[in-house]
Amino acid sequence: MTVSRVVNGTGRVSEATRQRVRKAIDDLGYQPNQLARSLTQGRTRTIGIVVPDITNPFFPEIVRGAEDAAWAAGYTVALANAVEDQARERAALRNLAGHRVDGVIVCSPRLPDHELTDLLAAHPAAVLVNRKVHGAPAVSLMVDDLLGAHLAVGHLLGRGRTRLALLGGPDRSASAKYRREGFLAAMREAGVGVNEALLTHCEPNEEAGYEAATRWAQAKGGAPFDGIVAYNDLAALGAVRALNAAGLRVPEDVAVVGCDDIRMASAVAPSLTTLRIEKYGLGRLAVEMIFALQRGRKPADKTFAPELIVRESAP
Amino acid sequence: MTVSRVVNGTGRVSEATRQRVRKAIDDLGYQPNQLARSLTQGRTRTIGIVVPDITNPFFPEIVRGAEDAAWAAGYTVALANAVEDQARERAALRNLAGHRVDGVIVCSPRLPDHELTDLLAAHPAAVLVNRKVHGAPAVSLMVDDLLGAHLAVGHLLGRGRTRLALLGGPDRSASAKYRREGFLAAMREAGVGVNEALLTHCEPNEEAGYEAATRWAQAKGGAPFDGIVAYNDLAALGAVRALNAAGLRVPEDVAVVGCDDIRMASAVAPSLTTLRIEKYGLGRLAVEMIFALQRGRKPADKTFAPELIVRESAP
DNA sequence: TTGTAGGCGTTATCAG
DNA sequence: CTGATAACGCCTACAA
Repeated sequence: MTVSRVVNGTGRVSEATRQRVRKAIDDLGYQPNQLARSLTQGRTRTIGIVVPDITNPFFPEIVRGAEDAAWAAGYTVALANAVEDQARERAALRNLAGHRVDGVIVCSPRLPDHELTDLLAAHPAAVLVNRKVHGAPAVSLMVDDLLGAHLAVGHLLGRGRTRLALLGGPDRSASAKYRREGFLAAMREAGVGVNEALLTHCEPNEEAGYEAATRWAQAKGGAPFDGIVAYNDLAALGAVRALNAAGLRVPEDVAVVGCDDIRMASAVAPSLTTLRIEKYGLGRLAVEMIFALQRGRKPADKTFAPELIVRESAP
Repeated sequence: MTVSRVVNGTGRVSEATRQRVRKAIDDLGYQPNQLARSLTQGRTRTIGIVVPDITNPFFPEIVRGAEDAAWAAGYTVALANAVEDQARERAALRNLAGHRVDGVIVCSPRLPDHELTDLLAAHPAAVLVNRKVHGAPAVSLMVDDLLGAHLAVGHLLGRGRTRLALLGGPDRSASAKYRREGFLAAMREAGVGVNEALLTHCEPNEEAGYEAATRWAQAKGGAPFDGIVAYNDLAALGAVRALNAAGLRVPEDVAVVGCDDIRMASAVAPSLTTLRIEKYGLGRLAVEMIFALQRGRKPADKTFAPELIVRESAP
């Protein structure tokens, strides 16, 4: 008990014994066992983060923001990659619950609503990034996908591009759904027709973007499109490469708008017009919301407004 | 006890009670407490990973490789960002020890040898990436920095570039030191003189690369250099941008070689000549070595040979 | 100021 | 086949 008091700086301990304890701790290399501590206190000071894929440059910044905020409060982060896979996402959430994390941050979950609701219920606090689940015991941090889609479509239409293609995200992604809706709404509002053949789903990576754009470019009759709105920057990059490979110039023949503003977006040629999202701040806020939930408060959902960054791919 | 036996599938339990237990588990939403389990078993099935900065694209692939391997074995990963900061690296290592992780993987540690040795001693198993510490209780996974430097320098010299600059890494980084030695050795072996003013340290990011290259480019008397060997691709990218801003063309006026072959390297313009390192496999192997250490084996250190990828920045 | 008892949730071990 | 007991390392609550 006396050691416990010295280590935690709680209660009264005479200076003499305090010294003795300190010395013993040094001599023995004693490290308090956080497991035992957690077991009695009922909290682990650990926050779980689930991401679809840490090698997607969108997520490291979120994770970094979260880790910095967690660290500042003396918390540790447990990371899980869902690998864009429902089964693994489910297992990750269960696993974290077994480890009794004090809260989970789930980025872009792919699980259906009801299942997500159940899984989150096993956690003392939960924050959803890029997903809103009605009735789920979680706070949501959203990106305004509708606005984003309107910004992208509006920009392209304003530049005289009217035959627009949508390189949508994974069909189980919520943000992919919202952005698709935004895309269609913006087109409708502008009174511009949509070519169904130019709406597609794809995984959020370069390869998938390449393949999808290649299919379009190779459709007979030349390019029936002069603009692409992509789900994320990786897919956009793949599309640009595919267009170039097919002999189409970006932006002269086809303008491309990405999303996320990953670092690569400004470094590639042509540099990518994209929607910027404040990833680091989003990660920080997610952790702060976990803390708020711990204190019994239920913070309101927050929506981040994307900002259109105009670069060479769609000037 | 019976529940324990059912959950773990150990010992003999009658089919009838097994059913009853299963049902109760479902009804109650029971989740075994891993903390308690770890406390009795003396192992957490968790592996700690410390990286300097997860937003540096070099590390997510390593982390992903490690996580995949850990996951396959039923292990969880705890991530810590050292933020290129010794104090935080130290604290992270201690923190993970407090959490009784079964092993740590420390990527590119910046702490001095003796301190690292002490810190690692507190862990049941440790793998060092990009660092060899004599006498430390850890297996090292190295990149052959000497070879890498020779490849880079050899390539540039072979193309007739002789006034080479070294954009070295952080002065506390071990690989930065090895690469610097390799650079000097390669130059010496080729009988080419080195301009001391063209050797510098910099943080492993784009901004630092930009600043360093700007200083060189603005040195009076025009460009006294026609080639740059950079610590990593981020720094190389910054250098390319700086050179362009200073009115120098890459590769015509100055050729640039990076290191790591991050995805961005092939996407930027000019695309980056660089040294490829098998990051994902390295991460996987690190975890496998932790497992080997757990079984009481001490695997030999392994060195990964970088591969020169020739692209536009130094054709 | 210091120490004792009890319990957190699990498993190893031994008894029925 | 099933259950009782003790222990893992720590902290809360209550003595001394």
